[in-house]
Amino acid sequence: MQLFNTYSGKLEEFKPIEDGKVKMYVCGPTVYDYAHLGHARCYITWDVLYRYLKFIGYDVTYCRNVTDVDDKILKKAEKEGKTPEEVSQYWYKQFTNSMNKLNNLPPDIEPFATKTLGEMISMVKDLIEKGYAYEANGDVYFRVKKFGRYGSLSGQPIDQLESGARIAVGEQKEDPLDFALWKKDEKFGYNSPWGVGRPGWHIECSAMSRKYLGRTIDIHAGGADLIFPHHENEIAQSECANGCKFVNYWLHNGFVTINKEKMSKSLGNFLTIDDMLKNYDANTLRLFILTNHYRMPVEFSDEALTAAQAGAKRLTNAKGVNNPDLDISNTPEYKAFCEAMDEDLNTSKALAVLFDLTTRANKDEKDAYTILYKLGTVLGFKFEKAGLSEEDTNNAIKVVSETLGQSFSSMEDILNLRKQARADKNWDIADKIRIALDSVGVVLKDTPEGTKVELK
RNA sequence: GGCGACAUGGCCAAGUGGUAAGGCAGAAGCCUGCAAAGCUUUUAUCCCCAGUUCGAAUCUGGGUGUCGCCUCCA
Repeated sequence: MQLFNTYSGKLEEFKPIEDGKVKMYVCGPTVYDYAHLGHARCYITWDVLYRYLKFIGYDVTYCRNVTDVDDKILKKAEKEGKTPEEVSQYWYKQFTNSMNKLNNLPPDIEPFATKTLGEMISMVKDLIEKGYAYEANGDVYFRVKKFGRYGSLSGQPIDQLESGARIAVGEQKEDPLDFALWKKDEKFGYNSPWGVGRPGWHIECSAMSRKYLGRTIDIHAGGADLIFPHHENEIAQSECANGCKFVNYWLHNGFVTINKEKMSKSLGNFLTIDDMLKNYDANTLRLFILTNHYRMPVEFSDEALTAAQAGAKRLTNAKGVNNPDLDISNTPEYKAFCEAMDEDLNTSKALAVLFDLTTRANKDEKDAYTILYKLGTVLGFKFEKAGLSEEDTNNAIKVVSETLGQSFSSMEDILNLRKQARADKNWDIADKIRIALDSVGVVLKDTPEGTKVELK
């Protein structure tokens, strides 16, 4: 399998450290606000990588952290009169709900920064002892210039980085490039050898990655905006503290843009996942994301989402039944799918295989549906059709009762009446029922196997 | 200023040397009481210019345009 490694700027053949096992770390969210489409893209992308690696037989350990110490959380807590923990717990739950709704698998390990403080402190201590870090008035900073490879991931010459660096008021850095490992904070801080304070953002990931996955890991992934400074700093910290290579493959996903601009919290131009899911289902969002290669930007538009919706519906409504016992690994479709995915996750190509299978499943070709189902699941599509909720059913019964001036106790009654009407060629009644149901978003489909009821 | 990416039909998008996957939308037909779904057929020469080559969307050089990172950000 080929993966594009940001560190080398090249496609590389993926070889795990330990045969058959993959350790992957993805930078998780800072939990203080709604997750938006950009997060959806990131976590769908790495969910697909996770699913695919497992699908082709790897034993994968997927670790995704939760950042629950952060300025923004503290600000929100102060503003709302809550504890930081209440704020982060609330938003963590929202985040988890959003991920579940998107049909992203939960990571194997989901550590919280506040629960990994011990590891962070010992790492910072280590860096001080080795001379890579220094304490200054309760803060601890990393000596960037002591790490010769600094800038390698982002490809920036160090003098260029220097010109942009600033020392904020109150900071006592030796060099503008130095970044904080620990910040004095007497109000919300934690005890440490340097007084009460909080960890810097970057040390969190270094510490959690080491604690849960080890000193050197296979894959570290995240949004492209994390390359600098976050991942650059992680490399510096981890390699200096651990004395060995930190990550073998650095993977970064592109952004979701809106009006050709990056969607982000700071620009305020974001659409939350929850809002999106009011208009489009998870399959639609996934298809929208996965038709693009993960490193390319994706421009949001309602037109594109509508197109994805039609495509997702076609894909997941294909005709057939999954045969769980069928081994598909010798089929040409399996091969084509894997070939596509092996090319740095060419999901667009992989989708072409799925659409071809869709057409063939609809033509009743043997096993086509099962292959589609199994491969589609690797991309996280859900094929199970959601039935009508109780609310939908009640609405439907109500509207039909009103239209026909006759009360029904169940959907079955309605369908039976319509069946009789159709048998009698009483098209007036049959159509009235169809139109009434349509008004509450329920679609009737007359098929040779009988009439099906679905949500629009 | 430094670093990096992108430009393919009406829309989205794959495609790193041999005559343009796929999806959506459109058109025609089949099926159908109606409808929906489905099936079949159908629509491009790849931003501009110059070059390398028997041959380029694909390589090189030069333009033009767009975006990202360099500050919290997936």
